Amino acid sequence: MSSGGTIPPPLVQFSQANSFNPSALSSLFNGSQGQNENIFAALMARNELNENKKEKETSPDFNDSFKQELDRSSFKEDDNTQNDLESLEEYEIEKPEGFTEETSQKPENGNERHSAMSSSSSSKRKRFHPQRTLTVEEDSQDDYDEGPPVIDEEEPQDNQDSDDEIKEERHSTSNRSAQPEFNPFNMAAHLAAQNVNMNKFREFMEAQKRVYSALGNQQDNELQKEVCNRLLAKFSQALKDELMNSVQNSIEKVVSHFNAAETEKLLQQARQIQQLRQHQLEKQKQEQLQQRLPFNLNPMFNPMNMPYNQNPLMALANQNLASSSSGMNFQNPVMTMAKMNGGIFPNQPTFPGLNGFLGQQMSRVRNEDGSPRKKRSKVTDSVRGPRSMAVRDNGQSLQASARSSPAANYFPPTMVPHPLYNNGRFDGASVDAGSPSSNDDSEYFDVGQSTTLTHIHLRKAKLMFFYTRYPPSSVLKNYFPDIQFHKNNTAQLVKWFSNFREFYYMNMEKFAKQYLAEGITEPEMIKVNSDHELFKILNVHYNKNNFIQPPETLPHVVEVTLREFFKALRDGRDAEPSWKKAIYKVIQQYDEHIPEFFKSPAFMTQLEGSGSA
DNA sequence: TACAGTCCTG
DNA sequence: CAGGACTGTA
Repeated sequence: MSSGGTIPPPLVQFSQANSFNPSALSSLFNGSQGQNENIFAALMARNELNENKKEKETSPDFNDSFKQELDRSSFKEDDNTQNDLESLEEYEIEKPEGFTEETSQKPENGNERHSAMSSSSSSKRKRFHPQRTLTVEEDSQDDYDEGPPVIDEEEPQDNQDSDDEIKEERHSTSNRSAQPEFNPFNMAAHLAAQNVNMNKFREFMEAQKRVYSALGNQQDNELQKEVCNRLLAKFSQALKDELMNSVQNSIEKVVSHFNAAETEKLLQQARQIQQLRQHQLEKQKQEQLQQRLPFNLNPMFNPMNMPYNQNPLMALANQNLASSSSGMNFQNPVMTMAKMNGGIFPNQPTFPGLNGFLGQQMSRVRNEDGSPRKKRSKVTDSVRGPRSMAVRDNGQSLQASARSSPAANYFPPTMVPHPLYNNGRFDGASVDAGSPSSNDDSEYFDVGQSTTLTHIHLRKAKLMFFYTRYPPSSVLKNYFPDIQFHKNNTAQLVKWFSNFREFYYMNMEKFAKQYLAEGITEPEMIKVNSDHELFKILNVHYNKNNFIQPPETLPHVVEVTLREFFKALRDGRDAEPSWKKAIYKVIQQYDEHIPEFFKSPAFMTQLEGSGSA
């Protein structure tokens, strides 16, 4: 047997709550007064009928409509196995609406009701409407069809019916004559077991019985009837009210419970969704921020080692470089210079507080991907990629084998076990390996020294390159007071400058060749100022965002370098091995003292806050 | 041999 | 920018 349609939760609960034990009920009402009770019940039923004609009328309607409903929804009878009483009860509870809705249909067809009764209770629950209290008369098509208020106390059927009615009234449930074994009292008991005031009912029943018996002794049937009617009317009314109240309360309770639960569920879901959305929004926001201003992010406040995405400015710079380098439409330097009047440093030095108003140790970042790199990592990785911002942790350049080693805590044999190694705080390797980093914080916040070079340090080094192309390592160390140097990070810093030189000379050679290609014959024809294309390229590369104003001497140094390359190329010295070294020597002469403010922590701070690359 | 710097590559 | 091979020098 299919279980019919889905059952609305509240209804289910309700019907469940109303389930009862028929035997218990019968025990309650199984007095010796059985006959009297039956008669009395019949009286009440009649009375009820008289007083509420409409209700009587509706009962058959209901049955009919119910059946129709069943047919319509094509519900199958599902519960032959189920307790008929239960199904009946549920049906009764639900049906009230059926009355009002479909009264017009086949009002008298009581047979249909039977089939309906056997149908699944679940399907009927849909129709549950608490307003309805009386549904009794249904089973006795014969009895109530007449409708007249005549009371036949002697009719056994009536007794049954009346009993049913009583119970129904109490709980808006009804019995079915269709179920021979069904005991109407069971119904009542069931109802009583519910919220209905059973005691009251029983008392009333007792009183009624007494009255009835007394009346029975009298010969005046008329009087008897009258009294009974009155009593019955009162009783039924009271019962109705009681039932209505209790049923309504129950329904309200169930519904409110259900609503509350559902509402809570929905609210929770909504909250979850909202949280997810917010999370996503925040993520997006952060990503956008990172893309826009990767350098604005203070590494100190990036405990999560948030990956930095590609820096558009870097890309732009690279673009410029590429275009300039590839652009063979290099014009006459003189003309170019003439065209460029405007300064390329619209923004003046952005570190007014070089005197160190910030005073304290510059924040240092040690985010370090640190995890044994399989490939080399760069400082820029932190800027462009998921890697941390720190330059390589302690600069241990891992051997190829080491780099490919999956062991997170693997240290290459060449690595010097520097005592501060673990200070690569935030260094991925350290973290992953669970290596101790206990003194990290103290060093980080108190000593103010780190072993990790960050992209800030890189920017600073680039700016220093404007003053010196060949800084001794000793000088470098002095200009990075926040770094605790050891072999590896020193090598790293030196390597930076090596790379700087590489880029620097590469562009010199390129431009020199261009001059040569343009037919320039004398180095004196080459003039370089701050408007020169080459100078701009250099400025973009080493001084992004015009963080500082390039030294006055820089254009001259660039000019000298360019001329040296030009001369070498013009004279064909480039054929010789290591022909550049002579040039390097010359250029080294132009190194100058690096301003002291580079040592200031405030400078680093400004650099950090200067944002764009 | 050790070190510093360059060159090449990714 | 970093890794590594290579070269030159002491």
